[in-house]
Amino acid sequence: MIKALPVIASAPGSVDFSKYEAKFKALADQKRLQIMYELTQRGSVCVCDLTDVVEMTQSKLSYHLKILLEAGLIARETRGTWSYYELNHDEVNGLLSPELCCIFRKVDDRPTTGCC
Amino acid sequence: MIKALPVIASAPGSVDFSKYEAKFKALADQKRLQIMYELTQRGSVCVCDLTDVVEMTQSKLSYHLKILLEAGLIARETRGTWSYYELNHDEVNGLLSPELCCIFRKVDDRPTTGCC
DNA sequence: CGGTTAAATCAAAAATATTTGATCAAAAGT
DNA sequence: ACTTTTGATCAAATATTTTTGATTTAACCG
Repeated sequence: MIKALPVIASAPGSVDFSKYEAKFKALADQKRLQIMYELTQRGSVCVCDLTDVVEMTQSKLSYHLKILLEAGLIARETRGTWSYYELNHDEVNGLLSPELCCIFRKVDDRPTTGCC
Repeated sequence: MIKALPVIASAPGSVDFSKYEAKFKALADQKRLQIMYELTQRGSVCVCDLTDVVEMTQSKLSYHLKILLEAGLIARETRGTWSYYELNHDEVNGLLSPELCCIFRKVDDRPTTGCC
């Protein structure tokens, strides 16, 4: 069998996928997805409360929160000794499909019709 | 028999994140994103051509293709000794935002207006 | 048939990511 | 000032993923 067509050279201005890699890496973990889900449903949550919700040690949770934070998927607000985290909806919406975004949308806010 | 129901408001397990984990894991790699991009632009491509395009050894490429395949993000069609891979657009569209999906849309097919 | 090519698979090595427990720094309360 | 609480960070131990080169399987061709 003979190959019909020659291989076309790679496109000159190839897309920079490195910025997406970090974001998808952050999403590529059940525990982190659950953290994001809980932040969605609860709004702004402090670490001390989150440890109970997701059943993780403080250190482990801190590690995963950092990964989500550095990927820009969540935001932190420090009040006194407490750190409150919440979902970065703009970032999530710009990354995930409407169907998936729906999962990361507060139950009350979900439209009765459409994707959800 | 009476089943004791969990009292927790947002019960973990209401959303199955494990299936997303595999998909995001597959997306969480620059090389795999590039493979997906090239498949998008070229349509159906055989492994032998793809090694040149993405500059990977056969074995390495095969490994990454398998991960994408098992995540359902691409599809394989075997013709003789050749394996042709192409993007699974339905899966990608159901997962990624319209803006991101645009990256994985053939240049010619992109709408002149809208997200792209 | 034997020789060649395409591509999957395997096992060991290397590179990354995650978990764990300890420590540290800052804020708050006594 | 001392003590407690919150949460970040560190280093070592584990675990997982990726790379590499060799091997294997199947299809094709003369």
